[in-house]
Amino acid sequence: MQTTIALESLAALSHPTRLNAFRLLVRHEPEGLSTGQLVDASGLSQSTFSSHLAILVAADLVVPEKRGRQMIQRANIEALRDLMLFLAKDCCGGRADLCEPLVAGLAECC
Amino acid sequence: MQTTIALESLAALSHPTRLNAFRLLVRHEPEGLSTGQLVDASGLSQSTFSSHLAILVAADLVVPEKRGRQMIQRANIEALRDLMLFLAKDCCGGRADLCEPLVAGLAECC
DNA sequence: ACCATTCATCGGAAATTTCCGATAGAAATT
DNA sequence: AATTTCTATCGGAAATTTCCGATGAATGGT
Repeated sequence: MQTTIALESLAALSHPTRLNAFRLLVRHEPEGLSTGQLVDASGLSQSTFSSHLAILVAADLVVPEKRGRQMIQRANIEALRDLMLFLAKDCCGGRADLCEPLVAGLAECC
Repeated sequence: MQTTIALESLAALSHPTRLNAFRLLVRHEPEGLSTGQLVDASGLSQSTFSSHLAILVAADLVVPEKRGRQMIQRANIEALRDLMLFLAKDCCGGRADLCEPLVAGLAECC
């Protein structure tokens, strides 16, 4: 994963509205949620949330799909994995000792 | 890990200057680097970098330590692990199927 | 054809972030 | 004690982000 893309992903997730929306979408995999449902959950105006959503989509963390006159949004788990791998490689790059607590924690998580 | 702290960590890492500095510090574990060395690597003014560093420290991703008249900065690997666990739990929370590609990728990383 | 629904985009105000030079404080050196 | 070195903080300018209401485009229903 390129640094530029990692930065865009981190920035996309670093806002409460966007992190909440992303987590909500992960919990609703693989059906997804409509944009309107996400707007309601956000408590913000429709236009404001729409621009937040656009940032998540631009970072490829959320993938939209047309269904009738509404858009179904889905979380991109692969993009999340790529981001985590990017962060992990900061440690693992030649430093397996640093990575050990990382994998240990993740192993017991799943 | 609390959502508030996760957001602060994500925001701290979502700027190129700060992400670079953090990665540099990870690669220099466990000796760390002085603030001055980080300033030089950043190419920014001393004051500008100092405020970036303060954001990393506030997020507990970097831990400073006095040594003589300079400050040695060290990456906090535990904080990185906590952030990754936070992100992973978005998938793993009752959804082991989603987490599978995550752990698989990390296993082959380390 | 017309209207209602759903969502993206525009225009602009307010808040925040980013950057710098200048200043201040703390510690080593002379 | 005076000076140099190292880093944090202040003050302020420029850029970016965040938020909203209004408008526009596309689709489905009447």
